[in-house]
Amino acid sequence: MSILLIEDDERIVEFLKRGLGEQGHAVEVAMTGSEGLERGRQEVYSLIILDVMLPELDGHEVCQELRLAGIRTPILMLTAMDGLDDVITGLRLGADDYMTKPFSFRELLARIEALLRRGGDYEAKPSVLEVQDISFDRDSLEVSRAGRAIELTSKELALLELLLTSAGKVVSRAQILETVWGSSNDPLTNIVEVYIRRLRAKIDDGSDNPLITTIRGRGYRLEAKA
Amino acid sequence: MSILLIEDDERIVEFLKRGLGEQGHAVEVAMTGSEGLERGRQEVYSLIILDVMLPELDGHEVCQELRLAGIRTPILMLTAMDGLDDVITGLRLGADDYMTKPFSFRELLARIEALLRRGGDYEAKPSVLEVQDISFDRDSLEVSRAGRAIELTSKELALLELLLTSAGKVVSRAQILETVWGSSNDPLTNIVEVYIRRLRAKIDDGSDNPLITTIRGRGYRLEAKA
DNA sequence: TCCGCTGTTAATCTGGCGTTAATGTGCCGT
DNA sequence: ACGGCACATTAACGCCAGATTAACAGCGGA
Repeated sequence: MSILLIEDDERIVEFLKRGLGEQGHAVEVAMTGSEGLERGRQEVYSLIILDVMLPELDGHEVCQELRLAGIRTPILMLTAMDGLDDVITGLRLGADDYMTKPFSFRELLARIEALLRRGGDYEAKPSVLEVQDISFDRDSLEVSRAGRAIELTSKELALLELLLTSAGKVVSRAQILETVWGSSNDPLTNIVEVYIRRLRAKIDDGSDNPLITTIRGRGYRLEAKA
Repeated sequence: MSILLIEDDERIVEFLKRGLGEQGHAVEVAMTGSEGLERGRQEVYSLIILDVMLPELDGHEVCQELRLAGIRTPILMLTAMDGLDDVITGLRLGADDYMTKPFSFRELLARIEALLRRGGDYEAKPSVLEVQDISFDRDSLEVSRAGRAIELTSKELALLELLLTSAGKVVSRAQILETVWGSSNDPLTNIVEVYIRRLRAKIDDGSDNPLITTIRGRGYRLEAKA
């Protein structure tokens, strides 16, 4: 799930980038209102976290502009004061939820989950994904194939999770980039192919039933049935 | 059964004091969040009823602080709006149940009885946590591994307790920070790593079966099974 | 006052990440 | 059928974020 974070406070940015990263989310950051607005209009995100106090263009305006541009991505506003005014204004302008700073990370996570679920991006997530003889536990982050444990890195996990949740469907390179890396800023990157390779090496190598199929010119597919 | 009621609305206070009194419960009242927190930390109650909207310190914070202080008394939250978010937040922060206002007294009683009953239940809040060959007694605060007693400091205990209660699951640095240290969102602190190290030194050093595993980029996991 | 707990700083180590580039393979038009 | 080209596979490499660890200073309690 790629998230756009529009926030100018370095500390909060660093904190959230790391914290959300550890939850498996790809986070992109915009440090000014106008930059955030531009990004939000150009790219597709699953969620936008938006600070109210911003240089250049304040959060309310960004929110309003995004909605005017037809962007319906869930927006979670961060407001410094706990005055109700901010909240009301925000909700009127099209924000979906708000949090007052300082906030608890757990609470933030809970709200993010709620918003993503509401967005219909994912239906209630089962904690363990199983396709064919492969299984992936979202809590323990353990992966196994045919009962044998497999060690995966964080990025490999994110990629596998995406493929598993869209098992049987073709996933385009662009979708993968967006979901796992959260950015399409470099069009000539090879990173997707490289990670497909690494996943295959750990999952398919030495097996007579490869799970990951290449659909030339379209993307990749994880086979749902043998 | 003594109950602590943390609520600022006079009407509700009077209503509950009388109603619960008639059921044979002793009710103590705190009208602000900070007063409630203090009482909750000092006295032992069978149940805490906690309003979310409070002066000085809001209910979520009180709840979190109480849990941080090691108080495991069942907490019933009262929330004004019926938004799911509040509920999710509350439960994540350690509340045991919630009710949305306005509520029926009958229903409140039912839930109170349920919570009190569960309070004496072992599986709800076991006082001894055991995972593999490690055991932690929440009452005596004694820890042992493979029968050998281990001396831990209070922070080490808090960290271990968190890991034990989420045994088998990956716990992110942010979650650890928030649960053990409160929400200090200082991105450059190293304290989690340091305490993981200290815990490992006392628990895993010299063992051929390390319990604490690092999941690079995601967090740490205490292994539930060998 | 001394001791132990706490959290910061900083040096070091490790392995994951993304780039590059060489090689391989299928698809297209002629 | 064949060549050319775009797309895909794979290995190798340097960088650096993230993890480990030791050392230190502040603080509070005995």
